[in-house]
Amino acid sequence: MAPASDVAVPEQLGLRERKRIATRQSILRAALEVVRERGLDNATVDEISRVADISPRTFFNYFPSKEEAILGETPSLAGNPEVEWFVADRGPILPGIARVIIDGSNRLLSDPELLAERRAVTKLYPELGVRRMASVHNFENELAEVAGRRLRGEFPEMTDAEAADRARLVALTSFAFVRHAWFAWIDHPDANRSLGQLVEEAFTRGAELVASSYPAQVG
Amino acid sequence: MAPASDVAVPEQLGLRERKRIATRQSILRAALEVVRERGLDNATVDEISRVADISPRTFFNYFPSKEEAILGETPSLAGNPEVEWFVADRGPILPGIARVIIDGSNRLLSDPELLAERRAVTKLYPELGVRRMASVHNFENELAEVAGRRLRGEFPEMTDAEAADRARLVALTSFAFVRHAWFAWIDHPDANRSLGQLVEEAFTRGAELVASSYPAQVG
DNA sequence: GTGCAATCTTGCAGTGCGTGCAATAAAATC
DNA sequence: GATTTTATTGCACGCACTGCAAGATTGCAC
Repeated sequence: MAPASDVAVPEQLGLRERKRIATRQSILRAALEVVRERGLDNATVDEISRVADISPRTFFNYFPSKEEAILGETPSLAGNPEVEWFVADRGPILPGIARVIIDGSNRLLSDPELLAERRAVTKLYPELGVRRMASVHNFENELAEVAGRRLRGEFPEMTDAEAADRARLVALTSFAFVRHAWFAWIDHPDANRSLGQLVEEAFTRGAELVASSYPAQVG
Repeated sequence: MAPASDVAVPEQLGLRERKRIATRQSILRAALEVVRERGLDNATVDEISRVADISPRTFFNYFPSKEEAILGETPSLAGNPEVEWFVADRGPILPGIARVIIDGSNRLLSDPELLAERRAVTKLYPELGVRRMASVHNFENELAEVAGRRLRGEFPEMTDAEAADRARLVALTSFAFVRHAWFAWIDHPDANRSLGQLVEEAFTRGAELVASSYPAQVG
């Protein structure tokens, strides 16, 4: 029995690949549907698999955990073309990294319908967002790695430890602003402002906050 | 059979309470011991319970999860006297909240031996730190709540939504700096610098970073 | 110290996530 | 159409964690 035959899938890709994409999509939809209609507590892998019309074992061939299926793939910097620009750039580092992130977040459009539903679900079950932190931690490491590469290029006199330390500060600070944008996005489903714009705002507002607390002490 | 009869416990507390404390301590030690000697993968609840000389079921009477036993209780602002000062204070908000956190972290001394071992274990198994993020998320919420109270007092003209939004920005930013301090503490077991001092440093270095990226734009 | 109430410990049975493995089914390749 | 590659599935595990009820301990009053 072909799972999720109602899902539109690009042609020209070979039956196997098309089915894989369809199945994946089917699981993603099933996961959200089950959470929405039966609540997070009843959203077991068995139940999601039943709705997606696959075996529970197959579920784990597609997603490493239940959360991933509900919340979708973890954001990543991989394949982001802005990254190399950022590493070579010599402008202020925080706005630079903001640009990388904004670029990535705009690329995240995938399926607006799923996205909207995920937002609703995350708002309804905040623990999902918390659990997600764990997976998003990889993203934080990517940020740190990229920032480290840039810092070592920009300041060759820095020791590796210094660069790594500062890179982490950059990554953590940026990540905090991204999280602020994310929360704002969850809380106010304002179609007028994209996640990218919210990230932009978060960086400038964060900077204002810090500046108002620690007046001008540039080294 | 009395579990962990080798653990020193304050007198004058009633047998029941003394035993409870001893058992708790015994589990905390057993958890670290098992992780240290058999590795995180083999650190099952059953094994920890065996070493602590209690039943696996009792384990969960003391700790809600394995992580809590390994990493110890989650930090909290509850009962921190600095909090009320902070809420009433009208100085720069970030240094204020830094002070609250530093005060709390200094209070965290509990058992230096366990602390040192936890640091080693966390360094050896970074996934523990990641998992911990979930529990520490409560701390973040406490920060936001406290910051919200202060902001509503300081700026009565703010709407609740504005105050909550800004409070979250404060909490997330502060939390980022705390995490930086935490990572530094894990990485460099430098007895000369306490966690409190590292937090202090993280805040000023974070402020410098932001200032260097967003030159003077105080509102 | 005896008896009663409160509290702790424990075993048991059960739920759910996640994994390795090997058999089967289906698609790709020739 | 036969062969190779890859996907699906069932099965058997291990492990975290929970509710429940029985039994053991402790606290307390007298």
